[in-house]
Parts: sequence; structure tokens; C-alpha cells
Amino acid sequence: MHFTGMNDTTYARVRDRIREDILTGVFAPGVRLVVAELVQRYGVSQMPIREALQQLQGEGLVSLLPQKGASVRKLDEHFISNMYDVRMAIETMLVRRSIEYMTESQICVLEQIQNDYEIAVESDKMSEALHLNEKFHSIINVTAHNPEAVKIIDQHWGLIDSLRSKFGFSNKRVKEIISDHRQIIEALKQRDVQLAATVTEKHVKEAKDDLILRMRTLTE
Amino acid sequence: MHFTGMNDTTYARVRDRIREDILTGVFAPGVRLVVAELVQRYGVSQMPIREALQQLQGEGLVSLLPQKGASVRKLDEHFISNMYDVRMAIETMLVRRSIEYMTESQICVLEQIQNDYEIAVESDKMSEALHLNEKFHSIINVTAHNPEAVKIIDQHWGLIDSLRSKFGFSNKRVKEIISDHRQIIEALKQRDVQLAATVTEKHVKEAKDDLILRMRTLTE
DNA sequence: AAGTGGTCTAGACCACCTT
DNA sequence: AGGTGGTCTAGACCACTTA
Repeated sequence: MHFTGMNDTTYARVRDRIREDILTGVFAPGVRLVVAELVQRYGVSQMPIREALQQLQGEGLVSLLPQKGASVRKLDEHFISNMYDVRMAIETMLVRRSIEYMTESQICVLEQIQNDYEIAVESDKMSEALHLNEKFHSIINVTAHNPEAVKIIDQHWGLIDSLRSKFGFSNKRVKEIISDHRQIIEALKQRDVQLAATVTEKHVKEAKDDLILRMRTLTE
Repeated sequence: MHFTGMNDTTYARVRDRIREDILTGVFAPGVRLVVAELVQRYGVSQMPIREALQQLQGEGLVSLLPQKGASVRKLDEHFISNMYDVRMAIETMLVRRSIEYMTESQICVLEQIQNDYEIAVESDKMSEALHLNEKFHSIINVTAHNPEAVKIIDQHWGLIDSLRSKFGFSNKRVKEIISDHRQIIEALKQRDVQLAATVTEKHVKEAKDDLILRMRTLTE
């Protein structure tokens, strides 16, 4: 037996590093990703870089034109608005379905996460709050037993998430989030499919309007 | 100047041919796609094949495991049901939005397509009918001004469409389609967002149930 | 016409499975 | 240990742009 220490493939490692560099802003939206430069930066040959870029195109982070090369996907207001509408449609469907499978103990877990979220907000631990927010929705989404749908909304979300954490949340928005989550928990407890869907739709719509407003005000 | 006759890239051509071979059943769901064999079949070297497979993975036609190679995505009942639920969620959102932009003359075009569809069905031209059906929904989807959402539903649909055209439609199903489309046109004319959404939801749900039922009865 | 940079090839390399 | 088949490299090739 022979311990290699690292048995990921090169393209997977490169893909993960490029993704990280995009999401942390090393490569900003719209920036060209020149293969030769990436060869230098990551110390591998062209082909693994190209394959990584192909995969990142599949994830929606990169756009790739034949004979023209790769660039970090640009985010304009239309794109963001459209993706939020997709998220709204899918999450509304997922929360409906989740009620079918949601157990009492899962609802308790959601309540616990929501309590922790509110505590994190009180003590101004924003990155912890962000993480708990994601976890809250993730539990609902996973419980709907539709991994394909979850993959679709996770897919094109990395860039928008990184944008959102750059612009932050207003106090007003945090209060809305808390109120919405409490209503969603209530709807789940009552097994009220219609109410859960209505609140989720409103929740995503508010998130969209808030982000777009903050982008407009903070970039001019 | 030099006329090359064909200036697509090799990987794009290979990708299109593999896609076609998958959708026409040359490579059935679950079948392994061995790079060396594809090299023979298409007469190019390994790397363009690999890039084509990466892209097809992005389209959902192929699944790709590191160090394990590629295979045609398997279609089980869960996957199909889940993808129909995604389609239902997104098309319902799109038909709502489309009402905002839909002009009288576009509604006339829809009515014309629907008339042609019914004539095609009468005269048993099923492939023409299939095409008109796609065109009907495509017009509504495009009119919603959300190309990202349209791309998502088109994306993972190739395999399911090829399956559907293999199993065909029942007479009962064709009558349902006609009735649903007429109701959708009526809802658009009246600018009735709620009715359009309800009928579209029912329409996709029926399509899902019909396909799954036919798969069950015809494969045992 | 030269430069830039994306794309393709041949073959070597190496992980995993079977014996 | 040997075979199968996925992965990586170096360099050649070629499309497109700028002058």
C-alpha cells in the first residue's frame, strides 16, 4: 500500500481554488480569466485549467466563449432580479412539499436555529447569523426530498451570496427576516401549505428588493 | 482571406454529436461513455472529448465521477418527478410574469399556433403537433423576460423530452392539452394572473402524471 | 504581419481493479 | 503485478486582433 497524501484530481483542486478566488473577490465579476495567467498562478498546465473553467461555467460562475476565453460572470440588476424570481418559484414549491415530510422534531430544530439566529443578531455576530440563516432554509429545502431542485438554486447562488455579504443587511431587513422565519415556523406547525408558500414568496421578494435597493444606493 | 468552411471548435462539434447520440438513444441512460471509444467514434483526441463531456454534465445529460469516467445520466421515476416539479414551479412563475408583457398580437399568434396544433392532431401529424406544443410554451416563456429561468428549464429537459417522444401521448392526454391551452389563452386575454398560474400548474402536473403512468405500464 | 491567447494532439503518467 | 482507462503535460497549431 502506498499513501499518496492527496488523491483529488488536479482539475478539481484548481476548480475549487478558482471558485474561492472568484467568491472572495480576487477575480471580480467581468474580469477575464486568461489560461496562461492561471497556469502561472496555480502551477499546472493548460488542460486542467480549461476543465476547471468548463465546470465553473456549469456552476454559473464563469462565462466561456469559443475562441474568446473565460471571464467571471457579470452581475447586472436584471440577472439578479431574474435569479431571485427563480429562487422564489422553487423555494415556494419546496416549502409546500416539505410540509409533507416535516416531523415535529425537525420543526423543533428549526425553532432552535431561529433562536440562535436572533441571539447572534443581538450580539452583532453577523457571519454566524448569516450561517444560521442559510441553515434554516437548507433544512426546509432538504426536507422537501427534491435534491435536483435544491441543486438548481444552490448552483447559481454563489456569486449573489458573495455580493449580499459584501453589501450587508439593514436593521429593517433583519427584523423582516426574523418575522418571516417565525411565520414560516408557525405555518409548518399548523401544516398550512398555503400560508407557508405565501410567506416564503414574500420573504424571497423582500430579499430581492432589499439587495437591489442597497446595490443602487451604495454604488452611486 | 481564407475560407475554412467550418469554424466551430472541435469540442463544440463533438459535444453536439454526443448530445445527439444520447438523445436519439444510441447511448442509453446509464451507459458508460469511455473516452477511448469516443476517440475512435469521432476521430479526435482525448481532450476535446473530455471537454465535451464536462459541458454535457453541465447540461445534465451526463454524470461524471473523478477517476471513474462518464456515463449517460440515469432517469428514474424520482428524478423525472422532481424535474417536473421544478418545471411546474418555474413555468407558473413565468406565465404570471408574461402577462405583464404579452401584447394582443402575441395572444393572436398563440391562438394561431393552437389552431395549427389541433389541426395537426386531427390529421395525426404527431411530430408537427409536438413541435407546435413546444412553440406555444416557448412563446409564453420568452415573453416573461427571464432568460435565466428559461435556460434552467430547457437545460435539464433534453433527456425527458426524448423519453416522452418515445412513450408518446394518449388520446386522453391530447384532449387535456387542448383544453388546458385554450384555458391558458383565455386567462391571458383576461389578464387573469391567478387563473393562468392555476391552469399552468395543473397542465404540468398532468404531463408528469401521464408520463410516469405510461412509463410504468409500458415497461413491465 | 506579428502577437496574443485559445485549442488540439500524442504520449506519458498514474489511480484503481483484478488476479 | 498487470491491465484498463482516466488524467496531465509540453508543445504545436490556429483563430482573432492590432498595426
